[in-house]
Amino acid sequence: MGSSPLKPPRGTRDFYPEEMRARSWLFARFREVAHRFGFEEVDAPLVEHAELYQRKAGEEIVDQLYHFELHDRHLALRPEFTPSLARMVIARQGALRFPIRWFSIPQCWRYERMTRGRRREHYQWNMDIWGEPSVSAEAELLAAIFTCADLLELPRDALRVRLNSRALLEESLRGGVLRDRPEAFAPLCVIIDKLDKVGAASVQEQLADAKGPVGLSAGEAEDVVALLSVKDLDEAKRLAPERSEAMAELERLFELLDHYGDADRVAFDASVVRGLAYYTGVVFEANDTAGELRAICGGGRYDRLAETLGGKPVTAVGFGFGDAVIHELLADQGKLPELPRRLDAMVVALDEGQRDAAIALAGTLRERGESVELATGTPRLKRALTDADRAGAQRLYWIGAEERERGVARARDLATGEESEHPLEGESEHPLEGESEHPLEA
RNA sequence: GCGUUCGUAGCUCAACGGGCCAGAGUGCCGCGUCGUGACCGCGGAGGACUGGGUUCGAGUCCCAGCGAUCGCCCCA
Repeated sequence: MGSSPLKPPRGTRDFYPEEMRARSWLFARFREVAHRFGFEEVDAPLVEHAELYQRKAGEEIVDQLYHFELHDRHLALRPEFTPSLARMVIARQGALRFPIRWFSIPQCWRYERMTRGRRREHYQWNMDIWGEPSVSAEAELLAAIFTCADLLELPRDALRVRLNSRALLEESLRGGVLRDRPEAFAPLCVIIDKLDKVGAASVQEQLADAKGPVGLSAGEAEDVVALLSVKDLDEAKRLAPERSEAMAELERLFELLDHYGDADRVAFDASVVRGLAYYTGVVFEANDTAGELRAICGGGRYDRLAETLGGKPVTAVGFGFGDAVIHELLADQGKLPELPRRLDAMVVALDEGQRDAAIALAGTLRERGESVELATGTPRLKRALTDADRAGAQRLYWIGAEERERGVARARDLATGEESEHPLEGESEHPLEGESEHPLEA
């Protein structure tokens, strides 16, 4: 017994007009922020070669790949957008003028079991800057996230970013535990990303697992976990190596955030490392301040992904911002707007003989850029008024035999009930241009 | 992957400890004079997740599948 083909597959959503309006509303805000920050929109195939995602650091995102074999090809639905983006950048590496700033809102997939608010598919707004090595890029991205929060009218304290630097962690470990095994750093990060989920003891155990990818001594594992509890930049500085480059960058980033006016919305937190293997530098995530929801967005610097995938080295930094968690937060905060259907006008022919005039009228209104539903049937006036009302139309124009004879359409303002007559084009010496209430768009 | 609870009209929910026409609100359609919507009144259509089992008889009990839910777990 399979699942009914009439139901959407597990973990997927249908978007009826109501939901689609909410989604479009959210995406419009994403696009508005991207526009304000000068980012260009890109997209890539939903299906990629599975090999694009095959990294060996034990990431969940790779374990949960939605993949399949077809005609000897091993394909996967994209679980995230960054590898596709890297592929696109690499393909035109010689021709692109860096730095480039690109955004996208891809639908991403992962094949995993369901729990509350977790589906197998989501849309993830991505903003990335390629070819800018300095933390001025991180600052732009973080400012964009806050601009989005503001544009969504979230209270200023509703969303907080916690931020860290993998480079700082790597510097601290380079002298010791990772001296001979730098390749163990990525899996180490993947393991410690689980700290607040599985607890310190479990993380230590995994780090010290002799058969695991990291294989620290018990003492080293304990030291690493101790480092993660630092939540203060000054304390981190005391623990950091002297003349730490990563620390200097972090300090610079906080300075820049202060100039953006966003320093109060960001806090250092050494336990933030993110679960993706390719991050190399600054990493961050945004959460609701109440701490009730999962991460709203996350990102960081991934300066070596291009070369890992076979391109020339290019630095990069970006974030992903999913549609699900922010939706929950907006709902909790009462910030999801009512989004009824809207039409400027509905036009009806009361009998089939008036359709030509109705088509002409609708055409004129549409040329002005108005949103016009031309009724495809010939409803009775009563029905037409109800339909226009339900459709959120501002006005209903109707043409019946009476109107046709006089060369006019009758119009009713649905809100005020005011009625007026409008000459039909080609049937009167006074075409529609005489109207003043619907000026042409500039 | 494991465990919880659950699956009744499009939606939100009732009732019945197996048996007579399974109800309500909302939504949808129609009518309230055939050319004037929203409010109101009246009427109508529409349902037991799927499959199997037990039984004289099952929406109600049992099993499986599918789906949801909460928790574990985990990520975005």
